[in-house]
Amino acid sequence: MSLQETLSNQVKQAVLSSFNIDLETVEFQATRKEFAGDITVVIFPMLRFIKGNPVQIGETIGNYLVAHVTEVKAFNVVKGFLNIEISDTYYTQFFNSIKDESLYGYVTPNVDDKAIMVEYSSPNTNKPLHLGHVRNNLLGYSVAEILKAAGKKVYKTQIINDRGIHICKSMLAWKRFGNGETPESTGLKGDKLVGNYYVKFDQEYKKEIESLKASGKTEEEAKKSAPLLIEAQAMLQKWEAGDEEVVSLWKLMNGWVYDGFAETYKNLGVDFDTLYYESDTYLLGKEFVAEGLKSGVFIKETDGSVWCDLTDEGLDKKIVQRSDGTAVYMTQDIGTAIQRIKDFPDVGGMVYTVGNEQDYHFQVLFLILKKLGFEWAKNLYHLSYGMVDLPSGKMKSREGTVVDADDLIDEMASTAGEISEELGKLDGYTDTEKQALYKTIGLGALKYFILKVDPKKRILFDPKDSIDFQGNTGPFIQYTYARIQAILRKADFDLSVNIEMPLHPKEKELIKQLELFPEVIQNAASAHSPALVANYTYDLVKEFNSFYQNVSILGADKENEKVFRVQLSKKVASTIKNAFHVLGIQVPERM
RNA sequence: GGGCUCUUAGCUCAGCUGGAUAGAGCACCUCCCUUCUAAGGAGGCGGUCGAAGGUUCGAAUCCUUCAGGGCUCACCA
Repeated sequence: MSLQETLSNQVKQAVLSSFNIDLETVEFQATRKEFAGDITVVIFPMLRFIKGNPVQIGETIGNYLVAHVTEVKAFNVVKGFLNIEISDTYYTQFFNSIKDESLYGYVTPNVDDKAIMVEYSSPNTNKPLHLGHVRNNLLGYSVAEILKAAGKKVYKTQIINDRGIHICKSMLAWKRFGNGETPESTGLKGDKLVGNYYVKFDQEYKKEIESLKASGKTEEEAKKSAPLLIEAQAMLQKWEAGDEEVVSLWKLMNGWVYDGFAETYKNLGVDFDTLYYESDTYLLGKEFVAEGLKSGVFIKETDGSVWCDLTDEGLDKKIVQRSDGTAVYMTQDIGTAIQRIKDFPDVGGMVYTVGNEQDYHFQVLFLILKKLGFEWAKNLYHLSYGMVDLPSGKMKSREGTVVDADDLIDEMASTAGEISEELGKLDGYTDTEKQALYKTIGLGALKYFILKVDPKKRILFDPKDSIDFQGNTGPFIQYTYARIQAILRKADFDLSVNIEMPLHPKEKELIKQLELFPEVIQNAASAHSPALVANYTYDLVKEFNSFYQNVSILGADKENEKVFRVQLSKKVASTIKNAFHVLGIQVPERM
């Protein structure tokens, strides 16, 4: 039983014996630093049931607790707040119980529990990954890791948008304006090469529009009748018809893109357990549309199109199949969801990491799946996140105003390198060691910068000032970890002993902060928010730094103090490591 | 126009189910490197929590209205 549960029961007992009233709940909060005490019982809510002066009630309960609970050392009452002081013994014992637990904060998975499938990334295959994808990948990966740490079995997946007019545009431009370039012949990453042809297509397309307009057509007519577009559309039709030449070019160019993506994912440190391709799944939903028609979930219009009427739920009517019988986006997502559960029967819920411009789409999708009667449909979650904006405005890939993911990672690493050189750190390290470290630090800065903010908020990203390395940042936390490693390198004594002693206030604060970590992981899992973990870690590090600066660790006067403080430092380092692990951020041994 | 969402210090952000005098970092100003890493620490300056009502012992937090920003309302994906 946790201390809070014990206290809760005892407070209820106190109220029962003194006032003869059976309380249902007791409200606790951490005591604010300006007051003496560790845990505070809020008396105000009790006034509803107990008549009397909150201060007197607090005194009564406080006296009872001191008499009946060994951990309670003393108390004071301020207005309606009963501040309880917990004995040092409780904290030292608690610390001794967790100090050797290397996976402290993580829950071991229960094999009987249903798994969760987390989808993220899901790029188009006509252009390289950019800053927006970076946020998507980091969020999805981190939420998957947080769910794992919270004891869930997790499958990471993505749906690769490998078909459609966009990839045909790149293919056409490559055929028309290229000379058979390949990643090998140009030395370019495959996704970059294909992306360049996508841009090329757009440039040539614009030229055609201009000349059509010059010959008297309106903008709209010109856009529709430009030969390049017509040809791209024809190519898509050929693809759908299974035309051999088109399909093999499609395979070739998509292959290049996948190789390029694989490199970016590796650099970014994300991975997937299973992949879905839209070209395999885009027709999947149609049989369920037929089923939904039978069960009355969907309605067929006279022109043959199929709709779902959601006006009762306060939404609109939504099309799920075109009048020509082809699938729309929604159809495909219905099919993919069902297919995933078929492929992985142990999955009981899914998380979709997709930008907030699709909030409505997912609201509708989840509702339709519920209406179709799937048990798991109630466990679907749209991990919606805000756009990443640049100071210049929205990113547009066709206009070249994107921040490329690979470039960004490189820049972060080189910035980290410049700062490290300036500070004169890492003398005596080899160049390869240094490069690896710079990448760890640069990526740490980037990842932390993105993950520390609430997913649903938009981020303004200014590449010019890059990212800070001071304050609430990844490198600051990494630095603290590295400093603790330096302590551990010098402390060659036995750290496995359990020590009981009166605590310095800084030591106590640090243990209290450590105590919160398991709860933070659980909260982050249920809120699907890496930001909670990130901000907690920062608080922990600040607490440690204050401790570090105010008490002597290796030079402590007494032997047991020295050992205990090193143990504490070690535990802080390992907690930082665990916290950063779920954020996908590495910690360096030295920096 | 309908729906969803955001607005907290000059800037970037925390603030858990409503609780005590709303917290950090950056920037600006003072101090602290002979010690285990100063990418650090201690302090100062800076707020009508977008506005107005309401709910209650108590509101940044819940409700309503309004203002401003974003997204969305396709037989596109």
